[in-house]
Amino acid sequence: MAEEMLDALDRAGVRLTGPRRKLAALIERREGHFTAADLLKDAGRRRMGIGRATVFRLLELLSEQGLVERIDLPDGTHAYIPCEPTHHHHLVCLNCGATTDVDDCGIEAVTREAARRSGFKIEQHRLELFGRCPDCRSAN
Amino acid sequence: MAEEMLDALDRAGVRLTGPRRKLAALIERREGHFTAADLLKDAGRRRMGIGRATVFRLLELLSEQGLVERIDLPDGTHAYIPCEPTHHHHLVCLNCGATTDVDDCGIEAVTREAARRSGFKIEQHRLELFGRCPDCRSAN
DNA sequence: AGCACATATGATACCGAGTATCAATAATGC
DNA sequence: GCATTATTGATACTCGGTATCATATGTGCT
Ligand SMILES: [Zn+2]
Ligand SMILES: [Zn+2]
Ligand SMILES: [Zn+2]
Ligand SMILES: [Zn+2]
Repeated sequence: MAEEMLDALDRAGVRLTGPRRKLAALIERREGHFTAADLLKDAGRRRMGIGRATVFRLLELLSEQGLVERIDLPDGTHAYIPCEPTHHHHLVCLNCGATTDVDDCGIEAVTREAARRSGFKIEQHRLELFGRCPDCRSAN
Repeated sequence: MAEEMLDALDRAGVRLTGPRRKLAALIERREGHFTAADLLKDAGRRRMGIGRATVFRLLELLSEQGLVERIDLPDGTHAYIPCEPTHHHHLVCLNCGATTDVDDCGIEAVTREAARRSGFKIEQHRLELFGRCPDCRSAN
C-alpha cells in the first residue's frame, strides 16, 4: 500500500524522496485513522529527522491523489484515513478508530430528492458513519 | 429566532446576560453560515465590548441545545448554522453560503445496509450536501 | 558516473481557532 | 437591596497548519 502511494506520487510528477518513502511506510503500518501528530510522533520515535512541514505536505499530496482522506471526527479533531481513490464513504469506530469503506453509497436518491425540493444543484456530498466495530462490540 | 435561543438558554438554566442577548441578536441578523470570527467582527464593529471567549462559549452552549450546528466546509473551515433542534442535515451553497435543511434524510436505509455488511453498530451519522442555491444558479 | 537545475527539505517564525486562568462584574433568588 | 454564584473579558497559552528561506537531494541529461 506504500507502493501504491509512491506510484501515485510518481504519476503525479513529484519526486520520490527519502522522507516521502519513509512516511509512506509509516502510514502503511498504521491501523485505523491517524492524525498528522501521530505520524510525526511515529517518525520522531524512530529518529528519522522528518520535519513537521514535510508531514503536512505529504498528507496534502496524498489527499489530492485520493489515497488518503481527511475526516472530521465527532469530537472535532481532524484525522486521516488511507483509502482507495474512488468515491466512497467511511464507517469509523468511535472506540478504536478502525475504519471500513462503504462504497455503494445509496444516497444518490437522497441527494436527488433534496435537490428537487430545494432547487439547489448538488455538487458534492459528505457522508460519515460512526459507531462500534465488531471487535469493540464483543469486547464489551 | 433570537427569542428562541434565549428561551432555550433559560430552559437550560444558564443566565440571560447582556452579552448573550446581544450575540443572539447578531446571529439572528446573519444569513447563511458564519464563523466565530464573523460574529466577533460583527460585535466589534458595533463597539459592543464582547470578548473572544464569550463568543466561543455562547456558540458551544447553543450547539449543546441544538440551536446552532457546526459544520465543516469543504475548504476545511468551521462554520455555524442556526437551526432547529431536531435531527436533520444541511444543504450548503458553495457560492454564497446559504443553507437549507433537509429533514427527511432517507439514509436510514443506507446506514442499515452498511451496518449489515460491516458488522458495525452505527450510532451516528453526518451527511452534508454542497452545491449551488437557486439564486446563485440563475445569477450566473 | 557526473552535473546542473529544479524541487523538496527542515528550522524557524508565524497565524488563527479554540481554551485555561482569574480578578472584576453582573444576574438571580431571597 | 444584598449575598451568592455564574459570567465576563483580558491575557496568556496550546495546537493544527502555513509561509519563508537557506540548504540538501532527486532527476534528466551527457
Ligand atoms: Zn473498534
Ligand atoms: Zn457518496
Ligand atoms: Zn440523518
Ligand atoms: Zn447561493
